[in-house]
Amino acid sequence: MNIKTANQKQQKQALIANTALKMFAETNFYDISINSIAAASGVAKGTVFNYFKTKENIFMHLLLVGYQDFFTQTISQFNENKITDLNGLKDFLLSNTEDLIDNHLTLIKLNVLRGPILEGKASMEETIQGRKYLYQIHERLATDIHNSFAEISVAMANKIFIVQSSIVSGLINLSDLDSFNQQPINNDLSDFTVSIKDDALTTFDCYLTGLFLKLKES
Amino acid sequence: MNIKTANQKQQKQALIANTALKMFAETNFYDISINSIAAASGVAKGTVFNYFKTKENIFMHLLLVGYQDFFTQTISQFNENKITDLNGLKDFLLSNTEDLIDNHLTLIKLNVLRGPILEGKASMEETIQGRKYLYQIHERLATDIHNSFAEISVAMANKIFIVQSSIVSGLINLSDLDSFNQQPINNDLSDFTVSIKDDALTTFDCYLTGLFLKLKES
Amino acid sequence: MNIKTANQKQQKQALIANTALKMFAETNFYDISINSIAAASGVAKGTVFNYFKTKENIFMHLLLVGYQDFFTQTISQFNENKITDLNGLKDFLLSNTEDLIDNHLTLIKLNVLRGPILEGKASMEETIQGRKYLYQIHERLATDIHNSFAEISVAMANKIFIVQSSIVSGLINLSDLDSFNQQPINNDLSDFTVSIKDDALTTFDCYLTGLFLKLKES
Amino acid sequence: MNIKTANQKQQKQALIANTALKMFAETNFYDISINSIAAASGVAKGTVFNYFKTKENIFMHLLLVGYQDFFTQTISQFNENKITDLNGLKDFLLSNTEDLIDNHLTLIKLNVLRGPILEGKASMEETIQGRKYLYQIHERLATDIHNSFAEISVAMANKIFIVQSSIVSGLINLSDLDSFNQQPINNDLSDFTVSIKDDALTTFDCYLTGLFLKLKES
DNA sequence: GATGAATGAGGATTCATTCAT
DNA sequence: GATGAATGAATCCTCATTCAT
Repeated sequence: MNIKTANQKQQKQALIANTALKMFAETNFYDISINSIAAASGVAKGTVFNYFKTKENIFMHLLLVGYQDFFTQTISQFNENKITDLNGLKDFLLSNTEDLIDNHLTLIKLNVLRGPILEGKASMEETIQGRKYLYQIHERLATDIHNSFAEISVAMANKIFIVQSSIVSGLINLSDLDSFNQQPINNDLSDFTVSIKDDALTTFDCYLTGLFLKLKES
Repeated sequence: MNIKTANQKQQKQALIANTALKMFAETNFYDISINSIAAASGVAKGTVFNYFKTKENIFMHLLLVGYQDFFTQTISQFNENKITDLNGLKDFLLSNTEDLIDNHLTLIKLNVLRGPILEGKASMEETIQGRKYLYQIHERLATDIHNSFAEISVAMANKIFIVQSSIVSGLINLSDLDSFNQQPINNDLSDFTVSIKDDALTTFDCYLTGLFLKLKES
Repeated sequence: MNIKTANQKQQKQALIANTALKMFAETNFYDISINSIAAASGVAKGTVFNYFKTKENIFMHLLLVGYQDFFTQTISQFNENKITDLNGLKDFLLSNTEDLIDNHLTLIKLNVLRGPILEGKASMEETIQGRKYLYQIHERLATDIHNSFAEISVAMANKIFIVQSSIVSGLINLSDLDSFNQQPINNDLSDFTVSIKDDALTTFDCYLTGLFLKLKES
Repeated sequence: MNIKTANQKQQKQALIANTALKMFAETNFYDISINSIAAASGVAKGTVFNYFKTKENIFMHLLLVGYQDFFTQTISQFNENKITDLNGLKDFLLSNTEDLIDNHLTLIKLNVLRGPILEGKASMEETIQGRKYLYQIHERLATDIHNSFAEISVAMANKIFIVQSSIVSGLINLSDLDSFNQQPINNDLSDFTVSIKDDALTTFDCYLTGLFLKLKES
């Protein structure tokens, strides 16, 4: 049969997108060619363009769907956990951050591309639609938190996750200061060695501590 | 005179580099061509290559020299200020961050390029030399802080500035979530509006508050 | 049809390669641009690179395939001719040389590029594979000669053809001594006028005469 | 004193030219830049152009002067040797060839450039003048040989040296068939291993044997 | 829907040559 | 005569995208 069901279509699209995601984990956007994505996916170059109008659309899609999934999962986990105090919330947010770093680091890296690179050539209509859906999920997560913690406004809850991503994203950019092109610089540079996970958790912890302190004081 | 003094040569190099920096404030690295840098600098394409071996070297140079200048200036300001308590230190660091954002934002944006893009083609020798010099300055700043605040180790002082850059860098990546390609999305997205300066200062403030709190507790 | 058969692909590859070969008959390697090859072939620049990874690969391909064809044809001709004595062999080799000069002169000229220019950028794997195949053919020709003339070892037969190419190649390099950039120098320079064909045949004839004489003596 | 004597000028010209010659012994013409010649000579780039109008002129100069010297020396050696018979002449020519290979191989390599590369951009006037002078020397050598061996015409004597260069030049082009870009190919390729000196001497020997045999027969 | 051949704009980089000092 | 900064033409090669089959 030549007419694929919607499901089959989605599967091939997902195959291509996930291949691109894996490649992006190890390679720079500009060093990933449509050719290599097609080859690694086991499809023809033209097929890639059947599923994504442009190269940028692939990565915009990954960014949107990835974050949608991540926050959907975060909502579930938050609601399962029946957290009652701010300390519990902080623990939850830190463990959520650990999950983000362990399992969705490329998602964070995609953020760097979004504004300066992807938006220039990604489909505006699709992107905005995807982004609105993402914001709905994000807003729902924030609302759930607000419903459990009246002192945390929805806006503040949203901002907490923006800061979460920012810290991880920023530390990625500042990592590898003690090496050049993967080759370690011989000097002792322990003061400039960034461990993304340790440093992100510590930084986010301090941030939340300070934030909740101010909350109580006001 | 065709035999330029070292100073004259440095001036022309600075002219080219600064032109590139201005362009980078508004344009993506891959959308800046050597051609356009040359044209904007008012020199021939070949002249650019007389001063920088590769395109990547231009931006690596900007990154290193920019940070060297920023931290040198920070050292002066710190020592002028005769800060005596942690609150004063926090104020100093926040005002320093404001300066960073107001006057050196492209510097932070350059960090994104460093690992994945610049190091692949920048001169390793020059870069490592420049980086070692930068680390010396950084370390000196950290030491000066440690000398004034015994409870802040040199390592911690260094880390504070890494976190400072990370937060600003990360928020840049997360900014403009309420628009697409500079065009605002019509919905009300105030919860997803990032003000780099406000959010960076708030985030860094909370972080420092939490950090200094832990410091006192321990 | 957009899925070309292997044969169709070979034809287009041959079209590009043969265009390059014709250009090389009249122009120096460095004055032949990919642009001009594409234009002369009636295809786009990118198409040339679809068939050959580098400019050097085009000419390496021509060299290998050209010699493979020439020696394959030489084998056929040798076996058709039922040569019985050394004089007959000499006549055969001289007539073979005439054919080489009349119909495959650019092949000889390509030898100059091989070591110093082509090998630096041509695909090593493809080249070695092509060269091994060429050597097999060459060896087969030498073996056939040895089978007819026990006194001529396989090694010697191989060397005869290397000398054949060398003499023609060398005389090409020494030709046009009586002109400058195709413009004749007015003096009488008949002593320095090289006729590639006449001189190559005479030289090869003398060489073979001397070689076979030594053969009989030993 | 700012006005250099003719001798001083010649010395600097010779310095630049000889540096270029040494570089050409190991590097392809197109991989030798004026910049590198200037640097290796210890002079400025502009100075090179004070002594040679174009890059091609440098190598044309080397070719002409090199051959002038070689044949001048050959004349002396011939006249010192008082050769009386053809066997003695053959020995002289072979020993002369050995000298050519051992001490002037780059001269032979320059021949390859002459027609296709140098003449296009070398000064015609200078070249023709240099070439006429070279032909006079060449002719004198041929005449001296003819005066000792009446059966060898001046034209034939001239041709012998053209063939000498051709054989060496051709074998250079055919050498290194058993390696790729200086890396040996692992197969046993002894039949395709060219020893420039051995093979050139053998080939030239056979050629002379055959030539002198025909001479006697006629 | 899948394919992959063809396209050609675009970019980094090289280098001989000029010429003001 | 020496210098070396400036020039810009020229070249190879990449790669997203199109589209006929």
